[in-house]
Amino acid sequence: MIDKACLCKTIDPHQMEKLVANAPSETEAQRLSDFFKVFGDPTRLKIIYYLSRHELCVADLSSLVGMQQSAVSHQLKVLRMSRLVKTRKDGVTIYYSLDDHHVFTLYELAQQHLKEQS
Amino acid sequence: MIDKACLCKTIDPHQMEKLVANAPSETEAQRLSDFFKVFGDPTRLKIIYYLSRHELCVADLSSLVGMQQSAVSHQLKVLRMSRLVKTRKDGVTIYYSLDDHHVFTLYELAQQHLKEQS
DNA sequence: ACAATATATGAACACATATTCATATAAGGA
DNA sequence: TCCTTATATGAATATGTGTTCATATATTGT
Repeated sequence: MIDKACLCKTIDPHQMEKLVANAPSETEAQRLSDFFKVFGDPTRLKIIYYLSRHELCVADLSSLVGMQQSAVSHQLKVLRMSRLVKTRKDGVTIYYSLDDHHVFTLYELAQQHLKEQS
Repeated sequence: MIDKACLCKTIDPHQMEKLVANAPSETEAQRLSDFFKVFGDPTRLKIIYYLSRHELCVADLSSLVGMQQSAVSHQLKVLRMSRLVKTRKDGVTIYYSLDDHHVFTLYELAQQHLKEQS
């Protein structure tokens, strides 16, 4: 793998070894990208925003993001599976809230990034 | 929009107004998700990792991530268009490097997140 | 001018993803 | 028990995305 590199003159073989040694493994890269993928949809981002401010039931989220209940349910499943949200049941109503302190940090970092480059 | 909400008893109309007022607009949500989408691919993440350590030419990146030169070029275009990388030309060789201080921060935050929940 | 090399690009294809519609499940009240 | 309401789920569909193959562009050396 390394031997095929064009050896760009700006990097020596020893540095190259180090790069490869610390590189994310295939599964690690897959996991990381799967995590980011969750944030890569406007509807989910809106849901994340709302949940970052207040726990909400599905029906409320549905009207807030302006999308059918079914669509929101499907997206909440994605958020649940990536453990970004948690649920609380009260009778027939299910309240969702954020279940991770990193989530909103990431959201804000990205926001800041976009602000800076505009 | 708000009036259709089921008024979940845990949130009053006044709070609801505030939520909506501060919510990301349609275009803002779109921009944010587009940004995150860039990170949502293992190949691009690997490229980002390598570039976070050292500037590299396309051929090196190609062999490092174990993917055809064409595929890497296509992904580099995505990274260029989202202004995450910059280029330096030396003859016929083009060196890529990261062009944003937020990028690796995001990468590391996500890494930390995955570590914590495992 | 020509050959060789590095990178970029367009078309094609396979695969993933978001939404909708219809319907299932589950809980509460009459 | 039956009806109503909140949420979840499966199938279908349309759209988006990543990779490959073939080829174009551009630069250097002969």
